[in-house]
Amino acid sequence: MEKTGVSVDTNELKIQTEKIQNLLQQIETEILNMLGDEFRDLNIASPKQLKELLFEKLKLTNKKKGSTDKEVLEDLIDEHPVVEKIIRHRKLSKLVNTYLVGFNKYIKNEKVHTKFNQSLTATGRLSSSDPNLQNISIRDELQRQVRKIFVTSSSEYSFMGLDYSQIELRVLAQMANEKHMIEMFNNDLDIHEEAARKIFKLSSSETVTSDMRRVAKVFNFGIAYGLSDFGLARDLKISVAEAKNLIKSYFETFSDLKNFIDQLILDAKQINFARTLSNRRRKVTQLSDPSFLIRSFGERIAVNMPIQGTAADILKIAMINIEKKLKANNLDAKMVAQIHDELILEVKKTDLKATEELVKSEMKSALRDLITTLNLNEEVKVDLKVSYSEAEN
DNA sequence: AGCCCACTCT
DNA sequence: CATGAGAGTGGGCTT
Repeated sequence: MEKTGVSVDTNELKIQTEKIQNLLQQIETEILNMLGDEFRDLNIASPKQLKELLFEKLKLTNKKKGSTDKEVLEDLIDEHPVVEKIIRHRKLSKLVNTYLVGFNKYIKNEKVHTKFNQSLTATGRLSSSDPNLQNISIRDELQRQVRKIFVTSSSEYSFMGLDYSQIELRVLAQMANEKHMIEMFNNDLDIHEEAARKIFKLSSSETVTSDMRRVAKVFNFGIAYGLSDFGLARDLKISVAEAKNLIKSYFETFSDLKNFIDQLILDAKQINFARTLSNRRRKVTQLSDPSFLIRSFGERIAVNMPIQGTAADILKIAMINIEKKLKANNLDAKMVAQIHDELILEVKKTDLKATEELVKSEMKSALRDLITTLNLNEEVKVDLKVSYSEAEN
């Protein structure tokens, strides 16, 4: 993947750079005009100066000891019209500096060749640097446009993206042997909706509201991170008491999950390591620390590392098998990037269909292959699901 | 050079 | 070190 690289449309890069730079310039002028002459030397990119402006000069509400991060600013939008513009300025300057101008230094012969660091993360994931191709913007429509600068090497090729759906939650269901969750996955149900149905104790005829589904989704994501009542309350903007009740209800619903998580922490305490299904290990030293905060952090590591790490192991197995089979089948297709639960390949258009089937099949069977290759005493309980997409950039 | 803060992704 | 996990980069600022 490093050697193959990804082609860059340098003309598109130039056009987008100029466009965003103009927008940025415009907002900067608006901000300075709004504030008047006293602030003509203000550097909006300086958190220190911004803190002084917002909390000392403009006397806005200072709730998080001077922090000016997005969350704080969003709470202050109604207090002063400049706040909204500062948020926009931040977004655009990140976009232009990191994802547009920042790329130029990595382009060699119209391509970027990222590094995929293979022995760096604590869990077994890869990381990507110089440039990082695993954190290219996608959420916001304007920001996701930067993805257009990455193109195939000729019009005879397409990109193919294959994503595991809910890989970490499926891994958790597998490892915990959580019967309700396994059943939902294996019947291809909407996991957030079904979780909501159970948390809020609805009958099969009652409708899950979008609010209920949103709450369940936060749970399903947070559970692999060792979510706390405190964090959940903050996320959902509810009281800690309400959060406590929802957590209780969630674990009553998925009782095997609770047992499994407790067991992970006990195991880690005994051997001072957290480990994946395939026995990749991470030393955990915080579990007997006298500080509650540090101990809690150790517990979250003990829970998250086996889940995140097993998911990473599964994709690695898939990648090894895909590489072999693409060659064996003489397909004109190359992996170009891995983004934790997703592979991107550049594929000759005439080989698209065959490659899709091959890659999908290898990704789906990777858990089974991991178990049999390593002779693990484990059976496959949960199906893996893979979604597919195709594009010119 | 190195830390901090802010932003980006799964 | 830290009040859900794992990462990387850029600008400001201090040393």
